[in-house]
Amino acid sequence: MKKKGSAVFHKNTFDKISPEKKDKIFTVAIAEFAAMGYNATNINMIAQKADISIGSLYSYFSSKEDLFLAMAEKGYELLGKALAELHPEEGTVFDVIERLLHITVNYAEQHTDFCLIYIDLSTETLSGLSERLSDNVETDYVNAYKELLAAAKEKGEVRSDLDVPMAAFFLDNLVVMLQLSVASSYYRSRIKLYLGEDGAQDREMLIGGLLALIKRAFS
Amino acid sequence: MKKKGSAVFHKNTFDKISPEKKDKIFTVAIAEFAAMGYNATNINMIAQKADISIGSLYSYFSSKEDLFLAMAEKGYELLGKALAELHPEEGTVFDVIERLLHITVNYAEQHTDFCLIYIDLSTETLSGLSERLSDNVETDYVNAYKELLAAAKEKGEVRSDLDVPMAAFFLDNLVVMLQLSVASSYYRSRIKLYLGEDGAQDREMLIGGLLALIKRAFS
Amino acid sequence: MKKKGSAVFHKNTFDKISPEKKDKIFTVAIAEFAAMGYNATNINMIAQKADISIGSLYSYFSSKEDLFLAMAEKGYELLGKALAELHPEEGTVFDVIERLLHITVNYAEQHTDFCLIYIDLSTETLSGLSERLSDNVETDYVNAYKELLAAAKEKGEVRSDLDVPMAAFFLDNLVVMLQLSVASSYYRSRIKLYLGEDGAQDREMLIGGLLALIKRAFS
Amino acid sequence: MKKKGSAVFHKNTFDKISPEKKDKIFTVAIAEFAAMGYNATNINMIAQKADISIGSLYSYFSSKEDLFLAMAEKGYELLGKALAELHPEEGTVFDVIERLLHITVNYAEQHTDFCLIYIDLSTETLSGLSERLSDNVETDYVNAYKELLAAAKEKGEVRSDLDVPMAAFFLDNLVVMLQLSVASSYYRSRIKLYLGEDGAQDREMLIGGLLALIKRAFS
DNA sequence: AATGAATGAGGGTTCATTCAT
DNA sequence: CATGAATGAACCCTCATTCAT
Repeated sequence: MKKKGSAVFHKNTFDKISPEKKDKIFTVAIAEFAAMGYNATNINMIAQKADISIGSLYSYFSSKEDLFLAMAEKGYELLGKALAELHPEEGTVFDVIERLLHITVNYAEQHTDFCLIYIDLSTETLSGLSERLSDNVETDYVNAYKELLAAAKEKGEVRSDLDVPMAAFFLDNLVVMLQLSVASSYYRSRIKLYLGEDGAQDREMLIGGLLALIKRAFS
Repeated sequence: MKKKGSAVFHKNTFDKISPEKKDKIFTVAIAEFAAMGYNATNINMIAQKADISIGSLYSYFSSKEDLFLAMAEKGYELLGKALAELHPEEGTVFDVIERLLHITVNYAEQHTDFCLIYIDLSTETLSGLSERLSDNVETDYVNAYKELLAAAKEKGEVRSDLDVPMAAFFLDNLVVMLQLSVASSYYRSRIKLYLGEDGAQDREMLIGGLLALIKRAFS
Repeated sequence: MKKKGSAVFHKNTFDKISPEKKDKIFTVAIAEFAAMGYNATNINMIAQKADISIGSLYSYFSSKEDLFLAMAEKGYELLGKALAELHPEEGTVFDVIERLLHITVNYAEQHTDFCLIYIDLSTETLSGLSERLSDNVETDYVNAYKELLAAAKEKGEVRSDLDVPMAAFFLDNLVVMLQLSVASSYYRSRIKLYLGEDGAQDREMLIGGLLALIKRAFS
Repeated sequence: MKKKGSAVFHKNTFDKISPEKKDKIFTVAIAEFAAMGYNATNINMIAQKADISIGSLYSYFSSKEDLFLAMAEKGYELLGKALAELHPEEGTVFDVIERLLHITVNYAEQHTDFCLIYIDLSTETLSGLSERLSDNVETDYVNAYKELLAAAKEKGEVRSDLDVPMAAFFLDNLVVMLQLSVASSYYRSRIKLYLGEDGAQDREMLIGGLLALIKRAFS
């Protein structure tokens, strides 16, 4: 069995510095990459805003690429922690899916910058970069979705002829779009066109509406 | 009825050159922007590959931004033409939705580069650029979705308590993700994780699967 | 005896076009050169604003340099016409000098753009250009000043030991500075520092003040 | 009393480099700007002639504008130092004015390039630039002239009805023209027309001649 | 380990001039 | 004679990365 995705993008030296310094670098770098995108971000500016020298930054990360990937990895880590609250065994599938939608919205609201970084990563230009990211993480989620739905099928919570891989893909799509619709200003303006200014803000309504459709789709 | 928004991003001079030259510029520029992303694309390289001088390129488009937006606009135009085959009045809603999914997949396959440009435009960095694009287009699609579903509701093709705006948003999300899953290498690798190498290739199966879920969600 | 300075900077074709067209070209070119300076002025922009093609402009003037010099020459021409009102034989030297100061101020106010072009020409960068301008004109003025003062000396209007060349140089300096102080925004801000906002505007006072000082200097 | 205005146009990094390097940059930049004018000067050429990289140059000055203004400021500084020898309290007004004329001529001979830069700055095109220069300097000179003449008036060294602001303006004009006549090749050719090749070279004669006229004008 | 000065290729854009139509 | 599209060298400025201190 594969080890849990844990590519390391920083040098050893980075582990030796104080947590405060680490945090500052992360905070600044994430904000810059999120706001400017990978290509337009200036590494020297990050060092400056983080109150360290460029030399130091390069002693922690061997390239702009690695710094960026370290940020993305950190985002996955936080997502993993957030998903620890999913409890896939508790309640019905739809209880679980409801929690999933809530976690997704919360993550997108609290860690908007990470979501913007993912969007950047989904860009064709950065496909080379995204390939360096541990795809194990994604595989894990795929399997988790599939297992969740397969179990639900066995328990009779969803209809017996549900195409599990297709349903998992379908569910994943909606989760991704939900995340984008909350985090990205581009997709946020899209959601407003459909649900209006207020509808886009009312997270409960949004989640409820999607959940109802998913329920019917799966039942 | 609103006029179709059609901001013009090229200078008058561009209208005067031969269609072959125009085509070449479009083809080259689209391919470059799609492959490299807006920021990493080199305008001089585009001129070179299109066998024109930089001076000429700048006599057709006043800036890199405008060239990029002209390409994006062209993509919308082609999408509009493709959607002319939708015939929203023919058959049931689900016939229409099926055609929509087909058109989406075909567009993503035939005009992959445009799709990649849209992904780039959805990036936070380029939010300034996407705002310059005629948003009327998007509004039109939103309304089309809503009208389609409202009509279906009246005809009793979908359940009577369907939340039309939410359902339209839901449908749009799936269409967008379908497009991305076909066009972007990032999302293509995602779809493979769910449906396997073969499943991701089998467009009919993919469309059929999604359609089945949508049908149940709306019925 | 030398012919009156009449270097020609335009091609023959320029003489064949309508006076309106000629005027428009002059007006536009002068305004552009005055506002932007020689180096920063865009020849293509002049053609555009004058509603002629660049090709035509180049058929009238063989280079940017020539166009610029033609404008400068035109300015000298107008100055010559303005100085026709000087009547160096009428009244005392000081009457003549007073008229000179008036003509200078009027010229600077009515033909500000020409003055700004002269300032540009006095720049070291453009010394190559200014050398191409007929220096006969300047020589004429120098001689006129000298003759004026020599005659005054003979008539006893100025003191008998007046150093005529030096006095002519002195007078010329003041005339030049008066012109600059009216025409150029840089020197206009200087004059305000000395005479205040109002004092700088009051041309009569300005001329009177200078005249009084000149009178004493020469008497 | 007002503090001497001293806008700083260089970055901190510039203060850290060796005096030799600083000097070389100054020398090269001043020479280039003086010879070519602001607009026609090539920043990369300055870097090359100063044996530094463009990157370095831009780490010292954030733009061409700032580099230019730093040079202009340096010139004002040197002028200030030169004027320290003026000793406005020693001797009569005319002694002081004589020293002023000497200092002016010396400055124009020794720091010709700075004078050429000022001429460029007086150009309409660069009015935006000259506004960024500390205008306190100019104000200081204006006040110095006025105070000098007011004191002389009280002491009875000049006639009792002398219009001090006007006389100060008059004096300033002559000083400026003297500077230009020595430094600029354009005005140098003018002076030759009045005083002949030799007369233009004989600084003592020139200063003596002007002083005599000023004396009479003020007495 | 930390610093930050130095590098210089590269990128977007301008514009005087030419020349085919 | 008039047009204006085409050219491409040149210019200002950026920034990832290195390396001497």
